[in-house]
Parts: sequence; C-alpha cells; structure tokens
Amino acid sequence: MSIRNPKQALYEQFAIVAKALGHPLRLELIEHLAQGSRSVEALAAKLGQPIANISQHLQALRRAGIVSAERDGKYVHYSLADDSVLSAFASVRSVAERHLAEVDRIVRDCFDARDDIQPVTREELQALMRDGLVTLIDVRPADEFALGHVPGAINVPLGEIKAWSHCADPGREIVAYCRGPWCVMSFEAVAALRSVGHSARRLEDGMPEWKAAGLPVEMPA
Amino acid sequence: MSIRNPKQALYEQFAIVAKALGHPLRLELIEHLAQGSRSVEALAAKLGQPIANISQHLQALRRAGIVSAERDGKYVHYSLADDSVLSAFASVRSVAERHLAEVDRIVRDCFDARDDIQPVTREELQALMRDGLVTLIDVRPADEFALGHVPGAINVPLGEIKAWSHCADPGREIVAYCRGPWCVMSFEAVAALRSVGHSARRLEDGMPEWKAAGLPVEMPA
DNA sequence: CCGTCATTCAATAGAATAATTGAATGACGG
DNA sequence: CCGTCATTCAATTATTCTATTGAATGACGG
Repeated sequence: MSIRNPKQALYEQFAIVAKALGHPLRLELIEHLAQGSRSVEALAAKLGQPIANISQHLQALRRAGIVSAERDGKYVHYSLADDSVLSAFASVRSVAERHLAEVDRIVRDCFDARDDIQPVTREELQALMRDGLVTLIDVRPADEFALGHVPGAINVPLGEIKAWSHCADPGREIVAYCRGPWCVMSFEAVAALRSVGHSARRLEDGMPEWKAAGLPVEMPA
Repeated sequence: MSIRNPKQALYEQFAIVAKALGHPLRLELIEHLAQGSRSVEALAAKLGQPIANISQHLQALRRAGIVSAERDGKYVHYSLADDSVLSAFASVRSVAERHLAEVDRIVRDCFDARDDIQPVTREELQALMRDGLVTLIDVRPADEFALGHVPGAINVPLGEIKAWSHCADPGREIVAYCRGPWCVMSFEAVAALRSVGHSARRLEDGMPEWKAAGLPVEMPA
C-alpha cells in the first residue's frame, strides 16, 4: 500500500461516488428514488430484481453518500441524499449523449420515429397551463403520481392511455411527462395519442427535474 | 443475456461513463488533461506510473467518450472531450463533499489549518487585477503554465516559492492558484507565503474552471 | 530500408464486483 | 413471548477490473 497524499485520498473518495454510479441497475434505482422515497421491496418489484440484490446495490449507494435510509417500522425507506445526485446523474448523461456513438445509435433506433416531436419546455408548459390551452397528463404508475406531480396534471398510466384517449377532447393539445429525460413512457404515450389523431407532445425531462427546478409540486392529501 | 429495452441499453452507456470516472488514477488524469493536452509519456511522468498502465487508463477514458486522442508524429496527444467532462467531475466531487464523512475528515486533517483563508472568487480577482491591487501567481509547473494561464499571472512553481517570496513586495497581497479546487499546491503556496509574513489568499478552483467560466486565457507565443 | 522511440497490444495473476442462495436480524401484531 | 415479515448478512461462484510484463505496431530520422 503506497503512501497517499491528501489529494489521492480525496480522489479515492470521489472515485467511490463515481463507481457507485457505474452500474445500470443503480442508475435505475436513482431514477426511481428521484420520484420519491421507497422501500427495498417496492424498488425490487419495480426493477424486477431479487430483493437481496437490490438491498446490496442500495447499500453501495448509501456508502457513496448517494442515498440515505430511514427505518420506519418493518420497512426501510430509501431516498436520494439531495439534488446534487440528480445533477451528477445529468452530467454523466450529458457526457454520454455528446460523445458515445452507441447512445446516438440507440436513440436513433428507438426514438427516431418520434424525434419530430419537439419537447415542451417547462416555461412553455407553465404558460400553456396558465392559459388553459392544454391537457397535461402524467403517464407514470399511480403510486408515483401519488408521491408528487405537476399541479393540474391528471394521472393516466401508460396502460390506460388507449382507453383514455377516446374520452379526451380531440381538439385540445395534450402534453405528457413521466420519470425523466430517457424514460420511454412519455415517448410511447405521445406516439399512442398521435396514432389516434390527437395532437400530443412530451414535456422536456420529467418529474424530478421539474421539482429540482424549484417549480411547484402537487401532493395529494 | 436478458433482452434489454432501450432505457436499459442507454443506462448501460451512462454506466460506462460513470465507471470510467470511478478510479482515482483516471480522475487524476482528467485533472491533468484539464490543464491542456498531453502525451501518454508526459502523463505517466506526472503521475509516476508505468506508461502501459497510463495508456490503458487513457483508453478506458476514450471508450467512455471522456477524452479524445490525436496522433502527432510519434506522439499521441490526449485531451478532454469537452467541458461537460469537467462539470461531471465537479458534480461527482460535490456529492462526495456533501455526503461522505471521510472527505470531511481528510479536509479537516490536511487543510484545516488553512481554512481561515477565504478563497478569492473569480469576479473578485478580476476587479483586484483591474485596479492593480494584487500580485497573481500561478504555482503550477512551468509546462502547465505554458499551456495557458490567467492573464497577468506570473509563474512561480511551488519549489521556487520560498526564493521568490524574498523578492516580492511585502506590502502587496498575493493571490495564488493552481490546477483545481483540491490541488494542494495553492494551499501550500499560501501557507508558505503567510509563514514569511506575506498576505496571501487562494483563488477559488483553478485554471480549468477559469477557462470553463469563459474568462480570458493568456497563451505564450 | 533500418534503427529508434512512443504507444498499444496480449497474456498473466491478483483483486474487486455481481448475482444467487439461504440463514440471521429486528420490529411489529397477536 | 411467538410467528411473521422486511431487510440485511454471509458464503459462493462467475465475471470483470487492475497492474505488470514483454512483445508488436507505427512513425520518424538517417
């Protein structure tokens, strides 16, 4: 073991944080925790993974200071340490988006048919909502909607989008949002709505980014 | 191999980037590359590591889109892909600084004696330089100074600081900067200058951050 | 065309990480 | 106090990562 100067010791700590971000499952955990705090069991169900595996990944994230855990009776609720985690995630994503050819390829293959849909910015949406010009739908599952959503949004989980679209006013534009910038749900919702003749667009990013931008969040009683 | 949906495929790419940041040596490479582009050999010398090892780490960084390589005759010059890398590094650092107790400990143990020195902000420094009130020194090695420095700064590598301090005007405040926020050199320079009676402070962050903020950089012919 | 030199590749051994399984812990409810 | 249930721990195996060594590549200079 070589003698470490303070800088190297610090860099080892920074590396612990980066390493904790360096696994797709853990990134997905962060995305879900960004919606609100969750028990181990709930996260395991969302990700379709064994509980012990999720528990260990969560502990890795906790050791890196990325999430914090709070015991509540039988359950342990995990949540993101703070918004700096989201911004670290966003920075890493930005590097990948700019410089990895594989990211380009995936986006082209899977999202390209939909890239003519210019996302609505948060400012734009606020203006549209203020003027009552659009219907805003939150396509996340009901439990995530319940943990906080954009004021005025109605919850239409992805599975119910087809049924809901028949009742919606066809002359009114629809804006959809979900968990975050690369969450497929809002892409799919917009595609489904457009396929039955609705005018629909995505909101840029998702709920966590809305909240991190300091915009109001509605929480059901 | 399980079937991957597009989101998981993207998250694997993001994880590649984060994983590449997840090693202390690679973080140190990024710090050095942030000063300017470098050959493999030069980086190996700076880090005191075998060339083959550095070469492999650089290739890991390149696969993650973090650095780019350009052949120039016998030499291959590596440089940072762009400023998004610096901001990713900064985000990771920020998470570690906020949430890792070990980072606190290291900073307390190694930098605490100097924490009464409020760093000078970039704006403050610009005003002070405009009014000619301070002497600005760049305590990095001469080769890094040559790759770009703050206009008006004079190069006083750390080893020469003691000798230089005798010639410096004792009535004039000195501001020192180096490679970045946790580069020890400017801390040590300030400590050395204060120990011989000078009034000295650190600039916040270092050269790469100055440049990333869009401020002017002086490059010798 | 050949030697030199910077860099990369290939192969190895050792260390760390990931997923799985089953057992242990710790808190609630009767 | 006992059974139940959410979570964590411990142990195992397979995989990946790291550092080192020595050989291969590729470009320059004579």
